[in-house]
Amino acid sequence: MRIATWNVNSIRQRLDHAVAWLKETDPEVVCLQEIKCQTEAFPREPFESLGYNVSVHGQKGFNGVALLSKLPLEDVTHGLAGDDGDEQARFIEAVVSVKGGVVRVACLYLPNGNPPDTEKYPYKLSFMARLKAFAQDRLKLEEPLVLAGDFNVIPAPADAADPAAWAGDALFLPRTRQAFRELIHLGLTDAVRAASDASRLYTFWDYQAGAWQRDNGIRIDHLLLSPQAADRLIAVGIDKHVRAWEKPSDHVPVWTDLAIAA
DNA sequence: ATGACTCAGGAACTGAGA
Repeated sequence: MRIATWNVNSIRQRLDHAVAWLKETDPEVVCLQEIKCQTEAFPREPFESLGYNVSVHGQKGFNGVALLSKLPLEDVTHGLAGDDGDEQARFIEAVVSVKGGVVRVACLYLPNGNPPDTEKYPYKLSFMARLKAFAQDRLKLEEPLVLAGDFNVIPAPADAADPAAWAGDALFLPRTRQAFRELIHLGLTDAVRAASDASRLYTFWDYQAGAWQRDNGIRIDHLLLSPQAADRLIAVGIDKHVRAWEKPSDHVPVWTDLAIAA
């Protein structure tokens, strides 16, 4: 089973790319972030034509996440527990049934948190604390679980072409990385790092200042696996070539193959 | 070089992104 994540930076702007990429990579489950539209405005039909079930948690203008799955999406939940006042559409969770059990997938768009001296940074840290509580709870189920999405976290210096440039940034501050490690230390596996020792594995290149041409990237889109998923890890991929397409998202898709028969 | 692009919203710009 192939599970993918991609921050598309507007699904309506990226519809042709999304369809072309799905035909290439053919994942069973896809987590999309930054769809930037309301739920009703999501272009479902092109994905349904490709055989996907679609569940959307949108909002006007910003944020927004969606799940695509060739298997039916069950027990779908919108929003991350722990703050009833959080209006931002950044989280969607579902289960798919497979032979002999289920696979649980959480699709998340973690807050950016910049500038760090504003209320945006505490919101990010609070979201990360809520995510930790969520993971702690779901890990008790001992299921194959994948937390996939745009975490807006550079886990380590090796995950940035120019780490010094990110020193004071909400994506790389010590407290941000500490919160990410707390998540990992619950027993989750960073799929990309577990499956590859290659250098320069980035998932985002800024639109500005020729970042793509200079390979000035960062790795902020992640797939975190529960032990039951990590035990079945076969491969990972970063579909970097998509960043060179005309009018691309600033993020590229990341996927993992798990030895789980659909 | 607190800028360089690219989105949405809404009709000239601002806010957000990372």
